Amino acid sequence: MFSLAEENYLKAIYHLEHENQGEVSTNAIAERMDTKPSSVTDMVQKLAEKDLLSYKKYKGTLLTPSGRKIAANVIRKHRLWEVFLVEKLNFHWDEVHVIAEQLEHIQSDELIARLDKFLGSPDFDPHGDPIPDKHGNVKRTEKKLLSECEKNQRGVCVGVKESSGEFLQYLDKRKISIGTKIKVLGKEFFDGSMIIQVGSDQFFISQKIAENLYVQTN
Amino acid sequence: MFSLAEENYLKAIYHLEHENQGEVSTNAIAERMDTKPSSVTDMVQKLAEKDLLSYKKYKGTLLTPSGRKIAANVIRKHRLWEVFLVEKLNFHWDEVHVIAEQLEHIQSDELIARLDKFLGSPDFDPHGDPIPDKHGNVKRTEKKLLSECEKNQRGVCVGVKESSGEFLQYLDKRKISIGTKIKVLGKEFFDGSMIIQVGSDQFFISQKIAENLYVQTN
DNA sequence: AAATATTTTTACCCTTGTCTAAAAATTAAG
DNA sequence: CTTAATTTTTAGACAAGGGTAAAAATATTT
Ligand SMILES: [Mn+2]
Ligand SMILES: [Mn+2]
Ligand SMILES: [Mn+2]
Ligand SMILES: [Mn+2]
Repeated sequence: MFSLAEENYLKAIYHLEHENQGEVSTNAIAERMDTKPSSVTDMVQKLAEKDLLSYKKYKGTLLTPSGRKIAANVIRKHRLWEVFLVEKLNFHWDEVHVIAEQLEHIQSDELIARLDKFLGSPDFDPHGDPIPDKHGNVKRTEKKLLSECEKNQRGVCVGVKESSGEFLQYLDKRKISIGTKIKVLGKEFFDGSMIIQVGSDQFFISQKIAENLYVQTN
Repeated sequence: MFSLAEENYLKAIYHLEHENQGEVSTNAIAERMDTKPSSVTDMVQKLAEKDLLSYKKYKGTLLTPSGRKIAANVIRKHRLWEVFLVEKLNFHWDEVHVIAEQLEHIQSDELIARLDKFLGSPDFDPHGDPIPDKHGNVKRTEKKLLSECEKNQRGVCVGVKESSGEFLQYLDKRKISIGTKIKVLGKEFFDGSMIIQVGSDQFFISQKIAENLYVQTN
């Protein structure tokens, strides 16, 4: 139905809308997609023709309901495949994203319906991100960044903001994964660094780490 | 590494080489790929540049060892995914081919290695076709067409030649699948039709059916 | 309010893979 | 051994998607 390139644009715009709360600029899309602004303009005009997004010259774009639905479905497929790769093929969570970038474009509603069932209809992917349902609706949970927590607060790791291999590998080394309980033992206001407890280990983390870990506090 | 189009050409040529035992003509490729001979000429010249096949103007093509290896790997992926779809997602054997046509182009050796293991390293796909190993080698079994069998011979269904939805659905209706035991009760020389026994059922089949069913006789 | 800087668009070119129409080579008939 | 039919290749064109360089619009300073 839609080309690989079109799906990737819609997905990128979907994510940017949620990150920046509002219109998405041409340059932001170009940067996210690692392409040139002129290419983005072309594609955005094409997608506007197809009523997948609204576009006014020089003003940026917003997905239409149908554009948003398609984007959410690509994301649904991406995250379901990530679950498959980790749960069934025993991939490590830092290895699955690039493969899912390919698998997310396989077109077959029946395949996704069966894959979902096979995986037990998971609500979250291996990185803690919610999996949209087949209508494109997402359960948004109230989570916050570890960096927003105060001293002595406890939380459960529910996701990562950044998901580069380096970061995920760091988390592994520290034995932090989805579901891990974390307690803030100390917080330095000058640089935002923290001392935290994970299981029986206590260690120092920089603000950069704390700003990329989502936790759910109780 | 190679584009979707390139992989599809190599795969088609691989199959045609095996069917026609020898050089593959431009028109044969065009027909198989549902494209025009002029397009084939272009692509074949490009693939020859890359040493994936040997090509002499007006003479047809033959895969080189590296071209054959790539083709076999695409076929390996296709058939492994077919096994996955049938064994794990409970698809019916007549539904999996079109989906596998997409999945066969996913690029990740690690993915295929793990998928293979997850499936128990199967030797055959749901249609009875052999799955090439990771080096591109295929176990060719001695099978023959049911139409070549004589009266009173017994055999086990090991594959299908044609694999259209219509044919596979016909086989289902007759309760014939891979592993089914078949006995030839009678054979009409005039039109090649047969009466066969499958389980406790006995029925008539046309030559067209008998020519598209592979059996292994003992 | 100008002048500058930044962002976005336009105009034009490139590559991949496809098609149509015409030319060339090969094969089949007479 | 010519002529006719068939197959294959070449010569353009085109659509998708992406890139460069320059023009136009918008945003930011002075
Ligand atoms: Mn991902
Ligand atoms: Mn993810
Ligand atoms: Mn198949
Ligand atoms: Mn098959």
